[in-house]
Amino acid sequence: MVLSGLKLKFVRSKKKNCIKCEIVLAEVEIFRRGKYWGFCVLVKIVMNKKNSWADLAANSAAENINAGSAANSGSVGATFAASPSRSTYVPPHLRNRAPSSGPPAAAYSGPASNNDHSGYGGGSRLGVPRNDFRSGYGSGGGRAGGWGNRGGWDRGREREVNPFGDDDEIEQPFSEQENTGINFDAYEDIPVETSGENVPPAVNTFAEIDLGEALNLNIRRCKYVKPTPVQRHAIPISLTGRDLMACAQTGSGKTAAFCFPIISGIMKMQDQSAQRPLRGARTVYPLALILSPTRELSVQIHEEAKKFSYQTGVKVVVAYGGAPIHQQLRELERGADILVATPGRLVDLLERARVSLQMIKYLALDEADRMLDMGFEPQIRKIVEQMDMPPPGLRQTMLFSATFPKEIQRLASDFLASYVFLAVGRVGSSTDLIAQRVEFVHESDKRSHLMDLLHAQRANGVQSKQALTLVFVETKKGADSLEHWLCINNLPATSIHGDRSQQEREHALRSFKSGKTPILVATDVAARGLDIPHVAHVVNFDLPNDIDDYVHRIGRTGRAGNSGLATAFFNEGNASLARPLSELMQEANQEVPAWLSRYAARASFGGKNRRSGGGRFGGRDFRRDSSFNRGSSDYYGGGSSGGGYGGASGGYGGGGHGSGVTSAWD
DNA sequence: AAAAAAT
Repeated sequence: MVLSGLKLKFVRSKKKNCIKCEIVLAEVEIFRRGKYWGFCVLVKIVMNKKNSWADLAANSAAENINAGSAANSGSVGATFAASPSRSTYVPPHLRNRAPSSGPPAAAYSGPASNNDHSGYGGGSRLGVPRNDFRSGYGSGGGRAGGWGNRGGWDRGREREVNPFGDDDEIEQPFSEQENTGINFDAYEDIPVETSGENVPPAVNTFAEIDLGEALNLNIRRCKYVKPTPVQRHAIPISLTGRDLMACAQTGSGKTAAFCFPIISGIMKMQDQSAQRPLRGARTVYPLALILSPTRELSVQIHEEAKKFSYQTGVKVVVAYGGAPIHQQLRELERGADILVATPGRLVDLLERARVSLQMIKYLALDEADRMLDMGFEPQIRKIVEQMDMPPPGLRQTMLFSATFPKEIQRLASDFLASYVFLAVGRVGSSTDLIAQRVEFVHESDKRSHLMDLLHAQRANGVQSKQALTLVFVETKKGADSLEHWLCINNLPATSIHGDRSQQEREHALRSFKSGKTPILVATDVAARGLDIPHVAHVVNFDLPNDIDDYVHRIGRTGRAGNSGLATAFFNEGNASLARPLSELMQEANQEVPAWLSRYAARASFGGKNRRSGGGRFGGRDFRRDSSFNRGSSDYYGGGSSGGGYGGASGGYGGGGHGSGVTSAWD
C-alpha cells in the first residue's frame, strides 16, 4: 500500500544558524516483513535560503514526481532535494528490529550522507558512520565480534583516554605509595555493625582481595593505599555475591566500594562466553546498572568508574537528562558494560528499547534512601521491578547511603535477597572532623549575617588557597536571589539548582571547583554525594526540614578524613529540627548552645524527625528493630528466603518493647 | 512545603 502526496512542512528560521528548510512527506509505503508491519517513509528535505514559502511549496510539488523509485528496494530511504544520495534514516517503527532476512546492516546500506546543506547535524545524525555498528550484534550469527568479545571491539580501533592524565606505568607496590590525602588516622577505631547470615569477614588491604590485575593497577594509580572502613567490609561481602545494604559516612569511599566488585566481577565474566539475547542491533545490554538521584552525581560516579575500569576492557557509560540524548545514544551504541544513570533518562532509554536490563548482574543504588523516598520510589520500582531486570537473587543488589531511615529500609528490602546490613560509624559527617556551629539568626538578618561570615573568613585567610564555601538554601528562587545579592555585594558567587539548565549547572560546579567563584549557592540538588575538594565551609542559610538532609549537606565538607566547618542559621521556623539537631551534635561531640537545648526540650517528642539510627551509627538494620518486626515475618529478605535472620530469632523481636519504646540503640 | 528526575 502506498500513500503519497502527503505534505508535512515546517520552517525554522529564528535561530541564527538554522537554514530555512521544508520537509515534504512524499510517500509512505506500508509493508509486511515477517511478522512485523513496517512502513517506509520518503521524505524530501528542501533547503532554501532565498526562496519564499510559496516557491518552496511549488518546488516540492514538482519533486514529488521523482521520489517514488527510491522506495522500491524495500529498504528504508530518504531522498534529499539537494543531494539525492540515499541516506540512512530509519523510521522509529523499524528501529531496534533486525529484519528476519539478512543482517541489520542491510537497512543502513546507504553511504553516509555528505549533504553539506543538511540543517540537521550535517549528516551525522541521518548518515550514521559505519563504525558505529558493533559487528555481530543481533544478527544471529557473528559470535566472533559479539557478546563473548565485549570490550574487545573498541580496543583496536580507538584509544581509551587515560583518565589519570599520565601514561607512566606505575609499578610500585602498595606499601611504597605516597599517601593520598585521605587521613586514615581519622578512620581508626570506627564502630562497625553488620547483620545478616554468614557475613564474610572484612579485609585490611586491597592485596588480600583478588580484584584482578588491571583493577589493582588502577587502584594504585588512584593512589589508594588501603581500603577505607566501608570498603574493607563491603567489598568482601559483594565479592561473595551477597546483596548489601550499607550505611557509611559521607566522603568515605562508597563509590569505590560498589565499583570495585562490579568491575572485578565483569572482568571475570569476560573470560566466559555469555550469549546475548537477540534483539535489535541498537539495543545495549549492560551487565551493571548504577542509579543516582542527581545528574551531577551520575557524572561524578561515571568519572570515578572510568578511572577504575581503565584498560580492564569494561566499558562505562553515563546517561542523564538535561543534555542532548544523541551523544549518549552514540556512546551506548558502542557498547556498555556498566551504565550509570539518573532514573528519568533511563526510563526514556528503556522505553525506546535502546537499553535492556535483561543481562543485569549488578544493581547499585547510590544515595539509596533518597532514591526510595516519595518522589523517586515509583520510578525506581518501575525500573527495578517492572522492566526486564532479573529479580533479586538472580542479580546482585547493593544499596549505599550515609543515612537509611527504617521506613526506607523496609521499602528497600523488596529489592534485596538475603542481604547483609552494614553500618560504619559516621566519620566525616558528624565527628570532630566537621565543626558544627548553630547560630540564631532571624530571617531578615540572614543576608547580612552571611556577609559578615564571608568577610570574616576572607580576613582570616581561610578563603585563600581555594577554600570554598557552599551555601544551602531552601528554594530555587531563594538560590537565585541570594546569588544575585552576593554578586552585587562583590562576593564571587554562582548557583546550582534544578531550574537552571544543565549547562549552567555544570558550569557553576566547574567554576566553583576551580575556585573561580569560591561561593556556591545551592538547593538540595547539591546536598548529596558530590565530592568537591577544598570545601572548607558549609553554610545552612536555610536549614532543611529533615535531619538526614542536614547530615548529607554538611558532609560536603570534611571529605576523606579532612576537617571542615558547618554553620547553620537557626530561627523559629526550624523548631522541629531542634531536637534531632541537638542530638546529632551531642553525638558528634559538638557544643550545643543552651538556647538550642531549650528549643529541643520544648519541641514535641517523636515525629518523623527522629534520628534514623542513633548512637554511633548512621543507621541500623531495621530487621533488628522490634517495632518493625511485630505481627509480620514478611520483612525478611525479598520475600523468598523465608525469614530466619539473626534478628528475629536472636532475641531482638521477642522482648517487651512497645512500639513507642526505643531500644538501647536509639 | 520543596527539591529532584525525560522531552
